[in-house]
Amino acid sequence: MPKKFWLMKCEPHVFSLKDLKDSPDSTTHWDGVRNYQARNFMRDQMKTGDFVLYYHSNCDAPGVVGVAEVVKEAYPDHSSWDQKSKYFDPKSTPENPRWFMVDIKWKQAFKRLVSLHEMKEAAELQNMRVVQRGQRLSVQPVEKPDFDRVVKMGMSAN
DNA sequence: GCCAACGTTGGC
DNA sequence: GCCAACGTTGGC
Repeated sequence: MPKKFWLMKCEPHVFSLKDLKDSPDSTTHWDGVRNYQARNFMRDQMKTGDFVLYYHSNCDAPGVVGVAEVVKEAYPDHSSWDQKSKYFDPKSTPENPRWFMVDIKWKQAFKRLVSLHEMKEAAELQNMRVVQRGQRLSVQPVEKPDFDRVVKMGMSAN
């Protein structure tokens, strides 16, 4: 099974790439996904060893800031049956979980932000979902050439 | 804070 | 199963 590539969004004031790096073992469980399409990608297609573009959304400078790696494949998101969690969903139970999460680990921080604006300007990145109008999926697949290019941009001087 | 785009809910 | 109402996302 070849390695796959993803883009995952998070608001940096909720959980930034640095927060991931500073977590125990630089690893976290990606809880709180409450969208079926995003869930299906995580549950059905994400495999250990897949790479993730870490994207900061809903902030002053939206864009990709680094790379993470999937270190644990999908398992039930226990926050969905925790009544105290803001992600609580009464329709999800331990016996019949509705929502799933994966674990990801910090891999690399870019030297610089690869901004959404810059990706929209880049002719060769136009098939990335994140640059397309109205695309709100918080977990989305990325083609390898696009992944490689974004990493190259992030690790270059400008 | 605005609002376009999109997903979900629920009445019928 | 349709679709209006509502909620959320996320760029700007």
